[in-house]
Amino acid sequence: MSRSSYRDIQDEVSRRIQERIWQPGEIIPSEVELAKEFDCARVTINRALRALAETGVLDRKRKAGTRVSLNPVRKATLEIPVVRLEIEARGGEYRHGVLQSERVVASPTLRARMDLEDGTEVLHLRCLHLSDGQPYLYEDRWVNLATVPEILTESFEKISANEWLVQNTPFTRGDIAFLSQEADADDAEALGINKGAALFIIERLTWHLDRAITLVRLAYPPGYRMTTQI
Amino acid sequence: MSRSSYRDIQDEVSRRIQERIWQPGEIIPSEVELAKEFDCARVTINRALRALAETGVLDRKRKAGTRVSLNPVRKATLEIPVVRLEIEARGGEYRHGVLQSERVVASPTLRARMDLEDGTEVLHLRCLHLSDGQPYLYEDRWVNLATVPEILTESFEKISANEWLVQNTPFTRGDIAFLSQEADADDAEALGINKGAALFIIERLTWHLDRAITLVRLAYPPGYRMTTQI
DNA sequence: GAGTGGTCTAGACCACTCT
DNA sequence: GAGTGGTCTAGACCACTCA
Repeated sequence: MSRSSYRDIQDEVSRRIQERIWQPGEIIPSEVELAKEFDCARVTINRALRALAETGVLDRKRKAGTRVSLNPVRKATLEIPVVRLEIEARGGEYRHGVLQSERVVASPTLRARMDLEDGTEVLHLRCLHLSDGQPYLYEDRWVNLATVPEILTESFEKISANEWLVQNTPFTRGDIAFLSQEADADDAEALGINKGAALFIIERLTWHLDRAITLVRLAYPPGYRMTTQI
Repeated sequence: MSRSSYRDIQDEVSRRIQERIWQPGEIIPSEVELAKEFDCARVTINRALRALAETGVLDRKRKAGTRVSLNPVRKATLEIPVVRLEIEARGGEYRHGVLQSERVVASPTLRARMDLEDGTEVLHLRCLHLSDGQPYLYEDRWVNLATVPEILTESFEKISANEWLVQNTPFTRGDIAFLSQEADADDAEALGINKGAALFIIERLTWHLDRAITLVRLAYPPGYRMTTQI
């Protein structure tokens, strides 16, 4: 085989794994050997194998060598865009409305969740995002005013809290959960659906270093599908 | 700054983005300039920036240069393990039972979904996965017998269909969807919950080249949270 | 046309970990 | 101790795309 790019090598290695030429659990040739076979620099092999290891089909260890994964962990990468862009990408016209915007002292539950000190104030926002005038997403958000006081100056008439935070508040870490919940009275009213309907929920808690920025619960009405490819 | 590794550079660039030293939308110095600043090879800068671009915080274009993303797409990577390992990782004792295993001709709906020819046979499996004896996940699966006839020889007493397929049927591509659904009578009976409860559903369709391998619907009872970090 | 990122090479040293 | 992957370097050419 003549000079190969790392993509060619990636494809060829993938093929050998898929066709069981290299069995699950088996050690594949070392980088040096593969470099000889493909007549390329070792770094090129390294890049190809490293990329495959990142996707989970190879396990690599120094000295031990590179193995075909026994239980390839299937990794699905979900892209979580700004709501406005998500709607516009689907061809909908975006609008949003603020249902509530209230400055309150954090409840004990919220304090525990966001690791806040006693008496910390938060901004409680409830927003509805619409696509072509139809409810698309109901957002219930708490923003830590100890870390993001500037948010009080924003009315969210032009830009949603979602987007404002993405653009103005860099974060270092985020915990995210996907789950199902039955719609409560609030959800039902906001989204214009029946109480008890099965909602798709995304909960996200973002941090800047050790300090919580915002906790948000996004509720999508029945029928919403979050999709991706493996 | 003296000789740096690509990780140091990654961290430093991240810091400059987080601290708004480099503003969203702004073009950052070119690889050549950064290589001078950090006193390292350009490849090292390239690797650091490429990794950051993969996470979505940078946008790179030839000639145009590298910009700090205006709307960093937050990418959440979900790891989808074999059910047994997921349960065992949580400290549960895994068991599974086959509720149904039936060879049938694919319905028109299924044919459309899996792009099957008229008259194609499929194996319809319904399984329940248990953690410490409690229903954990209800699996409803169709396997294309035109691509995976060997599956008929397997009884799934020792190993679940899930695990058998992962280990025996390499795939090239998978479509995956996450959604919510109300439990129907079947779901309710299998999982021992009330009809109408909000289920967390994963639908996955896997392909080998152009041929469908299996379509599966995984139903998790209320309370299940799929979590990850950003 | 020119400047940027994309990639490759050949060689080197290091870090880990297996035996 | 030895073999593997991890990473870095200096230089090179290419591909894209902006002006």
